[in-house]
Formats: sequence, C-alpha cells, structure tokens
Amino acid sequence: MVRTIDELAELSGVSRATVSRVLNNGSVSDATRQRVQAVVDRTNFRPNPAARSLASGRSGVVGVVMHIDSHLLFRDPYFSQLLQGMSDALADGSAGMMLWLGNCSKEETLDRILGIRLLDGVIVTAHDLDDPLVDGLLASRLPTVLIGHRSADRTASYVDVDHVHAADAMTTHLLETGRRRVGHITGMRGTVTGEDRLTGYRRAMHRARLAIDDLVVDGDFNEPSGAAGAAVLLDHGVDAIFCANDATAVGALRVIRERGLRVPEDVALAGFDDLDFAAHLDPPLTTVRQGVREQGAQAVSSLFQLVRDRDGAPRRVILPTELVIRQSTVGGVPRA
Amino acid sequence: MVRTIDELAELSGVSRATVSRVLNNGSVSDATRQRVQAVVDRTNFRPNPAARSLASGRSGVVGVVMHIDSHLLFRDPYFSQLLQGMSDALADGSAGMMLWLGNCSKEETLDRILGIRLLDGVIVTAHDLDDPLVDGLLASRLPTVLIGHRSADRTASYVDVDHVHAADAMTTHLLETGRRRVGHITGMRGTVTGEDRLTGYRRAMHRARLAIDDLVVDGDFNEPSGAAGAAVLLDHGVDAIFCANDATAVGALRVIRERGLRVPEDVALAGFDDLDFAAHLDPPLTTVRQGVREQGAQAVSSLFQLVRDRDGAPRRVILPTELVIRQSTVGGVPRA
DNA sequence: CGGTACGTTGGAAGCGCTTCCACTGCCGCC
DNA sequence: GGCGGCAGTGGAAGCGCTTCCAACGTACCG
Repeated sequence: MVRTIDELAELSGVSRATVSRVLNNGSVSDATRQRVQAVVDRTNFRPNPAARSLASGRSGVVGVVMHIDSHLLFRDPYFSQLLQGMSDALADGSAGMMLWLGNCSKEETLDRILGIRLLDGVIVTAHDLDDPLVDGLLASRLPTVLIGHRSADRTASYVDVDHVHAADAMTTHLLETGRRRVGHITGMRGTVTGEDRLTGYRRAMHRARLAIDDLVVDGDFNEPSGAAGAAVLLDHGVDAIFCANDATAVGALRVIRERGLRVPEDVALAGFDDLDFAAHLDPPLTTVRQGVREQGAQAVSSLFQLVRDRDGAPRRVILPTELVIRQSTVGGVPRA
Repeated sequence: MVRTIDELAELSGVSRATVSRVLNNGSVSDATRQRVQAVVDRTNFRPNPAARSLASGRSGVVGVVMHIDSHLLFRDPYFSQLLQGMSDALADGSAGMMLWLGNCSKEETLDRILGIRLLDGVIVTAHDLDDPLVDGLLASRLPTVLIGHRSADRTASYVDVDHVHAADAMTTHLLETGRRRVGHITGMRGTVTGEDRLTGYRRAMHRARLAIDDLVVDGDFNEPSGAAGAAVLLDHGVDAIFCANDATAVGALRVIRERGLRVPEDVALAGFDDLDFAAHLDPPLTTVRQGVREQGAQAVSSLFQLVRDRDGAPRRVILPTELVIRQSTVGGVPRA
C-alpha cells in the first residue's frame, strides 16, 4: 500500500514536488501529469490530510453550526434539507463537514469552534436578530458565511431569500383571490424570518388599505402555535390565514377542519417553505418555495470562495423564491 | 498571540518536549507542570491540530455515519437524541465530530470515509440486517463502533439494547392486564430493531399459548403505517396494540379515536422508545424507555477505548431498557 | 560511600506534505 | 547566432507537533 507521496514519486520517476503539483493542479507538463496520475489511480493513493494541512495551512474541513433548540432542529425538515444541501456541496468539493448543534451555550460553542484551529471556515445559521455566536464568528478571523442574515451585517457574507418580498407576494395573492380579512400567524418573534415575513404581510395589507388590527397572532413556527393561532383568528372572522411556515399551517388546517369549515371555500390557507409534505396535504397547500437545499449549496460555494480569497469582498447571495399556488387558496380542481 | 509550542516553551523556560508533555498529560513534575500550565492558561494557547495529528497519528476527530433516508432521519427524534448524546460525549473528550448522512450511495459514502484518512474512528448506525457500509467499515482498519448490531457481528464493537427482551416484557405486561388479543404493528422489516421487537412479541405470546395468526401487521416505524396497521388490527378485533415505536403508536391512536374507541378501556396501546412526546399524549403512552442519548454517549466512550487500544477485545455494550407504564394500558387515573 | 534505579528533562529526529527557489533546457526574438 | 524568458522540474526548507533516547540529578540500596 502506497502511503506517502515519496513512494509515489519513486514509482512514477519524478520528484516529490512534482507529484504534489499533480495532486494540487499545479503546473506540470501533460505527459508528466498523465504518468503520475496513472500511478495515483492505480495505487488509489490519498494524501495524508494532516500533513497537507500542516504544510498548507488549509484543512479541507468546514464547520457547520446550527445552534438551535433540538426540538425545532429535528422537528422542522427545513434544517434537514439545509444540512443535505451543504453536505452534498461539501462532498463535491471534497471537503469534510464538522457539525455543531446547540448542545451547550452559544458562548461555549463559540469557544470550541475558535479553539479547534482546524477549520477553513464556518457556515452558521443566523436566525435570531441578535446572536452572540454569530457576532463572535464574524469578529474572528475565520471565514464565515451566514444562512439568513441580520440587516445590520453589511460586511458579512450570507445566503438568504427575500422574506419580505415573498410574504408580500403571498399576501397579495390572497387578496387577489378576493379575500379581505387575511390573518397572519407569525413565526417566532425576534427571528429574522419571523419578522421579515410579518413585514411583508403588513406591507401588502397596507398597500391594499386594509386594517390588520386583530388579524395578527404570534406563533413560533410550530404546529401547535398554528392550531392556537387559527383558533383565535377564526374567532375574529378571517377569510384567509397566511402562516409563517408550513408546519404552522398544518396546525391551522387541523383547527379549521375541526370547526367544520372548508378550505379554501370558507377560509383560504397559505404557508411558507414548500416542504415535502405541503403538496400532500388535503387540500394541497399554497406556499412559498425557497430552495432550501440550494441555500445550503450556495453557502458552501460562497465559503469556498471566501477561503480561497480571504480578503475578497463579502459574498451576499439572495436566492429567489417562488409562489406555489395550490388548492388551499384557489379551490381549482373539484374534489370528488 | 502565542501560536506555537516553541514560543510557549520559551515563555515558561522549559523545552518544547516538556510543554508537549504538559499538554498531553505526560510525566512532568508538579512544579514544572504548574508553571507551564499557568502560561498555557494565560495565553489561551491551543496546539495546532494538524501538527499534532501528523506527529501522533491521531486526529481527535471521529466520524459519525447515519446513512438513513432523510425523511426518517429528521422525522424521528430518535436520531436527534442519538446525535446529541454523541455530540456531548465527544465534546467532553474534546474530540471533533464529522457527520455523514445518507446523501449518496452506501458504497460512495464508504469510499469517502475510508479515503479521508483523518478519522480516528467511526460510529455507525447499523439498523439494517444487511448493510454493505457497515461491512466495509468493519473490514477496514478503522476502529468502528456500531449502534445497534447484527447478531452475526461477533467481532464487532457495538452498543445496543435487548429489543427482544424489552418487547417480550411489554407484551407480557399487556397480557397481565388481562388482554388476550394483543396485536403488533411491526417496525420496518429487515431492520434489526423491527425483527427483534417482533421476536420478543412472538415469544411472549407463544409462552402464553396465544395464537398470533391475524394479529401482526407490517409497519415501517412511521405514523402513517401506525394508522394503517391499527385499522387492520381493529377489524380483526384486538383488545391491545403494541406498536414497534412511539411514532407508530401516534398513528394508531388517531385511528382508534376516529373509530370512537377508548384507550385503554376498549383497546390498550403501547409504543417503544419513550420519546419526549410519549408522556404528553392523551392518554400518556405506555412504552419502553431506551436511553437514546446514553447510547450515543456509550458509543463514543467505547470508541475512545478502541482507539486507545486498537488491538483490544471488541466492546459490546447492551444498555438496559425500562418499561414505562402509563395510562394508555392501565387506565389508572380517572379522567375528568 | 559507590552503585543502581528512577523520575524528570532536553535534544533531536521525524510525521508527510506544500512551496519557495534555483536550475535546466528550449523556444523565439532581435 | 546569442541571449532573455519561460515552462517544467528537483532540491530543500520548513509547517508545529510527538516521542524516542540520552543525560542528568537525586534517593535509596547494599
């Protein structure tokens, strides 16, 4: 078994430096490259990452930080899809992924991440408006990409979608179907997504010169809060409910049903995320598709660029969203 | 900023070798140790992991492989708790965790894990009776600990619980409450846990000289399969349903309710896992508690031992389970 | 009191790779 | 035809740590 670059060099009759160049896409003549590559392939050689890392200062490992309450983390498929998007993209770039979940305090997590001195960079979910972990990461020398962002981060690199715009579009859609009393069950207050979606809803309602006094109920992105919120909104006589995410909509749907009301005839219902199950609800849920996997992939790609060019400009990526209109708002297909 | 052990050596007036010993709990006199440690603390020094890894051959990073369909992975809190247990234990041992999920084929995953040459060892969930990924890992030189195990693995290290015994105990409990037609909705067939729990159920029924002809329905550990299974079993006139896990029980509970039957008066219901929500169902669910977090922690500790003593005997750990009896099988507390 | 043993320390040799620098040969240009 | 330049290559110096080995001093034994 060939374990070092020196053996490889001997086998292919070149110097160790040349083998290294072949392995790292350095400048080598075609003939030499092919000769060496053939030996590499034949012996299935993999360079020692520790040695490579020591010599080059890069490790090929990035950290992924999702400091989120585990209930939310694993209840909400959003995170799993995000993780998969990143995981795929990292594998494609033949980089490893180290994961930090929210087991300990944010301060402690920060300490560990900065202390490990192994990471080329980190990707961190930034959902709270105010987050010491994110602040600490940004303040450090470690290349960092946020998923979601705080408007204040003008120098940070991030990947996000325009929640305000998307929520506005959804609300507008509901209004266009003739609804007037459109309620909103918010996401968790204090989170970027929660606040932004609320802002978008408000904007659309305001533009339509509609009051929202008793039409907004606080939720927390979870099914139970959807049920509770819907109960309140139905009492206030809404004819449509826009939920801050799909999970919330599931809870709302249940309560609407329990009251003997029909969707969308009596109450239109909309969500946000377009998670897998949204299309399979009864009726299929109108929602906003944000390519979650794609967000993960994009974050990885931004981070790679940032690592390669440490002093480059921050990478800010806003991914598009798509209004996915299904039967929960427009009836449409008659049901048997 | 102190970045190397040499600077540290100079600051504390000892040789580089001695500093290294302090950092690695080598044999150093108390006086020297304290002097050096003081400098380490003051400068908040962290050794370069790449250099350490290159010199010692150990990386302090372990792989965690959960090659599972993402729907299952993130829908079922079992995995999140497992992950947390491992994550905590690894952090305590100041080791890093690299995570592999089931994004690509098992063969490809195996390739990547073995190719990375960075890992001190791996922990892999072994739920299928037959799994090329697990086989490949065990065949490699990489220290490996399985969570769950195949009975054939006599040389492998693993952490598991005695599913057969636990399922037997649960079934026996149901019989002791006077039930005679105890149905079972299995877990996914072909998985160790699914088959073992079925075996335990069979054993108990057999010991009670009860036929099980029409009392077993295949499920897949998910809520919908619980609903479907319960529908069949109720048609067959059962007076108790033992579900292969808690998620399945939730589906079953819904169907029982929809038919206007009472739990436990008409049908007793039991699950397996004791996930967080089990205690909060209505009625609270009788189930089997397996310390999932503890399994994760135990796997980590076994792996650490294995890494330290590569040629040691395989570590086989069977963790105890606990029958958690709640109102879904014994009525008990009268409800308002 | 000499010798042995042990606990503690420093010196030095790597671990396997990247990368800077110098060297070689060749082409093309004036 | 000579020379500057360049592409391709090898030599060698580390990257920051662990760990073997030898040296030292001290304590204890005979």
